[in-house]
Amino acid sequence: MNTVRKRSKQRDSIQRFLETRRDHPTAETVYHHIREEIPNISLGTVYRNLALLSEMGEIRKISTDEGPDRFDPITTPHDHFVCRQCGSLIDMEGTRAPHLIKEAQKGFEGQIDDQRTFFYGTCPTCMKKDQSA
Amino acid sequence: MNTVRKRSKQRDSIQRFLETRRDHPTAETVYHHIREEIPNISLGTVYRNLALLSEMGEIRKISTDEGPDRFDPITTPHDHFVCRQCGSLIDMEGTRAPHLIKEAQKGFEGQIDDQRTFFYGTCPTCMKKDQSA
DNA sequence: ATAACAATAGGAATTATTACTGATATTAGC
DNA sequence: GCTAATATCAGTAATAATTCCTATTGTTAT
Repeated sequence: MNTVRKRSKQRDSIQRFLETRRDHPTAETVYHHIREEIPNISLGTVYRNLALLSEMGEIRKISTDEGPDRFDPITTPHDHFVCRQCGSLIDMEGTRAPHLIKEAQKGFEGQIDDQRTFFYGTCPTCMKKDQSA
Repeated sequence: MNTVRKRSKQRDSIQRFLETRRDHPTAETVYHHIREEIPNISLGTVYRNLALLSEMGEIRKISTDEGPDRFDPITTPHDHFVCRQCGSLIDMEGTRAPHLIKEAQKGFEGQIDDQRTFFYGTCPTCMKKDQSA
């Protein structure tokens, strides 16, 4: 009954590709790059494996107000910044507040497992663009 | 060139409906309810007005890892809980950490305007379901 | 080696959202 | 109140994002 998770070169390739990136690609971006290595991979396989890897805790799915879902190979807790203008997603260092979960759990009837904090605004690149315009 | 924002009964109705709800409906849910009042309203109109109201700062769009976008009539800062099992979105009271933006802004080249924190886990209702199963 | 079955490709189907178009409704200025 | 200007609308088409289906292939335990 306990299903054994078999490896596949497609999933390995997706995971390896993600690890080379610091910019949190979308499924579409992953698809286009993996196709250089495995030309006949299908977009469905990419989506399924990104979901599987998330489930397995190997990567993280990140949904923001701007654009499609993105994927992050770094699973250690950290926050993100989202640019309202260009939609870029940037890792934030040293902003994590680990006590928030414990605080929130107090008096809450459900079970809290995870916390995600996003900062929204204008990224450095768009700031420069705005100034020169 | 400065466009004048005209009122419409459709937008008013959408805003009024949202204000009666504490459960952060999806565009689809809004659509179905507004149709009872304005039977020939189109889904496109609902989407457009939800986007307009968000832009105007009257409501908030909320994207989570689970399910479609949701809309919140309360624009004062507060956090949310997302159930991984049923996707329900719950307001969290007293969890806000207002200093986070200031902290994050330190040494960050961009401009931070907003902060969103989500807690993920199992909601009270699903906890009970799991126990009885 | 081979049986068992997880994972795949490819494409169809579904869901979520945006864009377009000609008609209608709102608002500012008279 | 009337009218001109134009934002908004309904309806629909189009696009984007994601999931589902089926026959086939690949991986692993024995």
